[in-house]
Amino acid sequence: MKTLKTCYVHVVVMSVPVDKQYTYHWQFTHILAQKGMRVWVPFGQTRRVALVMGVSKSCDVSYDIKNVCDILDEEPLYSVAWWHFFERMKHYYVTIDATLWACVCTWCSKEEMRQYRCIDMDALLVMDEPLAAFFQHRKIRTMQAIHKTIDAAWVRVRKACQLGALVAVYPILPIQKCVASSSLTLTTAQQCAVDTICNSKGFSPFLLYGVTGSGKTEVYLRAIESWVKNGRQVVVIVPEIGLIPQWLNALKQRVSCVGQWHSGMSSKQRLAVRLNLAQVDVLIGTRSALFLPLPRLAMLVVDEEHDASLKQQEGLRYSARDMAVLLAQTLKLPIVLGSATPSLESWHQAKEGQYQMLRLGDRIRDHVFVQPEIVDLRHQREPLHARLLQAVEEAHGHGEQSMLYLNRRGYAPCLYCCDCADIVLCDWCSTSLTLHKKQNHLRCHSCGFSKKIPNVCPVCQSDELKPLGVGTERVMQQLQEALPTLKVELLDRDRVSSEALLNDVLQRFGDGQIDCLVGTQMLVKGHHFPNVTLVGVVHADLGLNMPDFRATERWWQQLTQVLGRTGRGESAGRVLIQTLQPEGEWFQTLGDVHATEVLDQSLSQRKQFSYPPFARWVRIVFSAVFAADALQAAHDCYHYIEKQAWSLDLNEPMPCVFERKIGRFRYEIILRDPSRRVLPWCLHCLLEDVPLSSKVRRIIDVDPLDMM
DNA sequence: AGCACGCCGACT
DNA sequence: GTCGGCGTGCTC
Repeated sequence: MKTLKTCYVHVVVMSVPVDKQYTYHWQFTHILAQKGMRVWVPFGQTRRVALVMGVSKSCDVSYDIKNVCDILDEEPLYSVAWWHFFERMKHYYVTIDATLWACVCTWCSKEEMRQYRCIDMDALLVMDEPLAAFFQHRKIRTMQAIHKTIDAAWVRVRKACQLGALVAVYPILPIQKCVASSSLTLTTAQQCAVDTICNSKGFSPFLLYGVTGSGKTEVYLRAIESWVKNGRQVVVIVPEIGLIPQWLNALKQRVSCVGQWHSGMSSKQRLAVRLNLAQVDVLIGTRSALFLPLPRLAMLVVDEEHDASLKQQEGLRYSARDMAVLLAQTLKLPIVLGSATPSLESWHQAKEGQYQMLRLGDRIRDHVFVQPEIVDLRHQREPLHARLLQAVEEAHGHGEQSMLYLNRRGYAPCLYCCDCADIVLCDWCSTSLTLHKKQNHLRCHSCGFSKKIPNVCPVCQSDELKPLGVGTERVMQQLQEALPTLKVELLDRDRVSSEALLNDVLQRFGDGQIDCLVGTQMLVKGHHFPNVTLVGVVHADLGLNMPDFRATERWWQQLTQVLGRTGRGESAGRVLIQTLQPEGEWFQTLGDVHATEVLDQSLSQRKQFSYPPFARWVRIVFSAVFAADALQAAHDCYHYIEKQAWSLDLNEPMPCVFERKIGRFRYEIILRDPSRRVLPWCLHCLLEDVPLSSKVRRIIDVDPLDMM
């Protein structure tokens, strides 16, 4: 074997929030160091997984350079093109290597730890180095006894494998027998869409736009099937875990090896997927699935592309949809973005001809659009109007099911003092505490803080405390009192905390064991229940009149998706919308029959006010325990930008909408770039030039979706 | 993120 | 005089 000279590698260390590369000595003379390989390195007192970001022949520094302990990958994890994609992503979100990799490589750190089984303890002990000392370590003994596996952090795995002391344990991904293709006949529009996607060459973004029930899924599946038949792979990104089971069911009938990827999986399951990436035909998952390097990737799909959950809201705030497009562009692949209510960003791209619009026209099957009935909620004491209750009862009488939608958990969103008009606030955030009667406490939906329900007002000691507003729990209560024979179930994050519970409720609803489902957005996510003939919107005004230009659009999208839940079976169904503004003109635009005009109109408004996508926005949030520190940092930043003569619009620092969150005061600056050209570059300068006090945390949100 | 070092209150 | 609280700072 050719012997190479030793060299130096520059790495970022996983799970270390430090904006820094570290240099180690590469002493392996028979393996070429390449960027993109993962290694074990000694880091402080521990060993960590690190990723090689660069290689150099020489290195002159004053400090001692440690050796790389071990190599995890024979080959770089990512190809050159992928590497290029990450460079572009890094630039777009103005992030540093460590942050990017901490986010991207959640899938390749901890899971690797237990993939070796020790078959010869003595051979391990005769290995040189102070390895024997490691084995005196109680940690290893316990590991060996309990898991019959070895923690790779402590062993020089490569050498041990060569000596035959360790053997790698590879989980295997189940491969199903492939059932024959669907015999469903496609509509002309569907067939046309499938053909266009399958015949595309190079980077081809598509916006698959069709009303609920127009058969988008079948288009995806046919296109996927066609690539898989040719030995290629497809990745499907969905906004939420809850959408994965239905995709799995559909895919399992068409292709033989489906992998899934989401935060609900165990590390063992994840490892199985990771080590079998080459065998997978289709990978279906949430945001982070995008970063799994499928070697024969042919197409990307982003389902429900308008959904805000596609944007990560903590850590590195990336949009999986936008990054999927960037990846497709870098790898020169087709990408299909699908929705019944597309985002205005994608709609704009399609109008501009950047994306090719694939339009599915009419509803198939007996699926019809239901004109909603507006219910006047004014002068009404109870959350549900008699008309809605009666409709639920009638549906039940016909042996049909109903759904009530209210995007608010708990019994009531706040507890109000009738004497001093005080609202009980969270101790750590500037939000009101939500009343949860069942758990008998008040809870903050922002930080999770909870306390007992007070008997008297904390401010004026009055005992006139009243719940204000309506949550799902209160709707449940009224339903059960008014219709005691009705089998009602709640579907929100409080009631359904795990995937298993969610599946259980959905299963029982599908089997007809539940008559009426009351729930939040969880109700909306694409489930198909043919027996649902009534959909009630409990409080349609929620989400309107918010200080956010996207609020109205999001409101329209959500209600339109809710409306799409009915009329999926034999009978036409009914939709009742309760509102305090029954004359509101917005109600005329609901439903996907009006989608095109609503989208066009909203887009022209955004253009008029120079909102995204006509300008690029970046929101910078400064937070600190003391308000003055955060404000100071925000001002420093503001003055710096002001001096630069960049063509940016900006306002003085302002308190965030949620001024205080988890005990930290927050101030924000919003940068608007009408030219859509200078922003990433400006931010890079800003990060270079403006130091940040250690007391202050700074969040940079590129393309913010909301100001919460 | 861990894990050390470091500087001030209640204990044998 | 010491054990231990968690505030600050470093890891090649």
